[in-house]
Amino acid sequence: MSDPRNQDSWRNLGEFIRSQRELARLSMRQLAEIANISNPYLSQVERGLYKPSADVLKSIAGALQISAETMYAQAGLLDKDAAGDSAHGVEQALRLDPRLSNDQKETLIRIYRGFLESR
Amino acid sequence: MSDPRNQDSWRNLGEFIRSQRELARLSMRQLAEIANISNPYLSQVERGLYKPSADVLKSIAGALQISAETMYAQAGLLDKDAAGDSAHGVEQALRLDPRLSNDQKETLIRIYRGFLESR
DNA sequence: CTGTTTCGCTAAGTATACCAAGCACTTGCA
DNA sequence: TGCAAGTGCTTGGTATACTTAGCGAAACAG
Repeated sequence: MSDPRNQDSWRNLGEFIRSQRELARLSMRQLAEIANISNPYLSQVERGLYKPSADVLKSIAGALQISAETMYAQAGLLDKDAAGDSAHGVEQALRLDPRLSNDQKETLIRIYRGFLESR
Repeated sequence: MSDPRNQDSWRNLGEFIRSQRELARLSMRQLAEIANISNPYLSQVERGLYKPSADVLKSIAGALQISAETMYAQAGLLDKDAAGDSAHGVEQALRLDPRLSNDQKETLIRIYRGFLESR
């Protein structure tokens, strides 16, 4: 996790949480109690000293009545992988279908790719 | 975050990662290198011994060419299940693929449905 | 057979996310 | 004045996420 750009993301995340908490007119102790975390830890998170784990983030988001996605986006954990890869709609859908075995997935993908080549 | 109900989510997450890794025909060391984590840690994650942090999850998702949302959904970190809808999207993805002829689409859908029935 | 490579895993250590107790400050009410 | 209750923050510790070194089995080469 060597991306130094993320350093800032975490600091901004703290500021974001603090601003949302103040908007909701909650003290640190109040928010901490609702989110089931300790108030010193919340303090440290808001000042960017620590990266909260994903479930803590989700918990805080819930306590602030914010969607988890928004929270993760603010934390820089959802950034859109625009990196021109997946024109693979079919393959991804296949891979993610829980009703197929891996063998069946491979069979379908092989046939699919065969069709693409024969154009 | 002592919610014991989540235990299963993490175990399933490990199985999900392992299955996706095998589908991509990557060894643990290969995936670990791409995702910038150590291979023993990946092993422990796949067996449900540890909860990977959000940025590790994101990194693994990137290495497996899966969207971060899908990963978080599998990890039970997103209350919204919108990301999981792609699981039901095989037929739709097939129909929308402009590179396939109608005959080819029908063939694939027929095989796909056959697999589903044979369970 | 021996040596090499690659596989997944274990063991043991380091780094850090997180908690309980308590400090310094302010506000307000006696 | 004086103390009670609230605020955010510091300290010191525990739990756990994560790493590096290395083991034993399987596969293949010489």
